[in-house]
Amino acid sequence: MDAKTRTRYRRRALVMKALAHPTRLFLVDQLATGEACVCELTQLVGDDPSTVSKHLSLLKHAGVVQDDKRGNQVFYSLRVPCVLHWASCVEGVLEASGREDLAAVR
Amino acid sequence: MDAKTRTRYRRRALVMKALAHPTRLFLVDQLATGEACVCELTQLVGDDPSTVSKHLSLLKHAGVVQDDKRGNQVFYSLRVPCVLHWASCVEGVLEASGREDLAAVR
DNA sequence: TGGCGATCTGGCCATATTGCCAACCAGCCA
DNA sequence: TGGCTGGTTGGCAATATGGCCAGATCGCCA
Repeated sequence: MDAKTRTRYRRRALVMKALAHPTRLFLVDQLATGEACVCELTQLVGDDPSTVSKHLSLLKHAGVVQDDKRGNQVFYSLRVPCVLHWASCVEGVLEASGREDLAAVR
Repeated sequence: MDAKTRTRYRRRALVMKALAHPTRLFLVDQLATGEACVCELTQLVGDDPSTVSKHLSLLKHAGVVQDDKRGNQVFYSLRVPCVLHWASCVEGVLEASGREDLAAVR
């Protein structure tokens, strides 16, 4: 694999990695219904505000969501809705796999 | 987020994580054209055979690929081709983002 | 200006991931 | 059986990630 190819896949992997976390997948699903401020998302997730903020920041840098500061708070929204389509495929993978196998993935 | 929801997203994240690595994305793309033995894939990737083997094993446990031992060698193939569709969406994310931003993603 | 709520950042520690080496296992064939 | 090729597994050190706390910012309002 030459350097150029490697770079291309590394970039793609960054986007995938941004979504490869339970909390971040959840955040993306929440944003599917429309924008939300960090405070709402923090409530829904149930983690420390700083933790949620970092997850959102990571998603933003990956290009998946965008933020909009409005007065006191910051509203996040999906920038690339096509990531929502992945869910059905992922479910398909899970469906095709035995649950036991999955439990053993780590 | 209740326990059941958390579990669902954790499972999805496992699948995403399996694909959130440059080498593994590359492997999946290679398998898009048909099955291949570990020796071929190792050649293409250019890493240590054990490293490639571990990546393939991870993909297998995630349910994305399947293996088929045939005589002396092992052939891997895609089990869930829908993951190939993600590439265009990922490219869309990259397209929408400034390259500079991405370089900073970590 | 002072105080307060909403976010973000830096630091820190526990845990997870990577990739290489070495050792091991499974077919195949002389 | 002995040796070879193809794969996998265990171990290890380096690096990356996740999540909480504490502290710093920013807007808003009295």
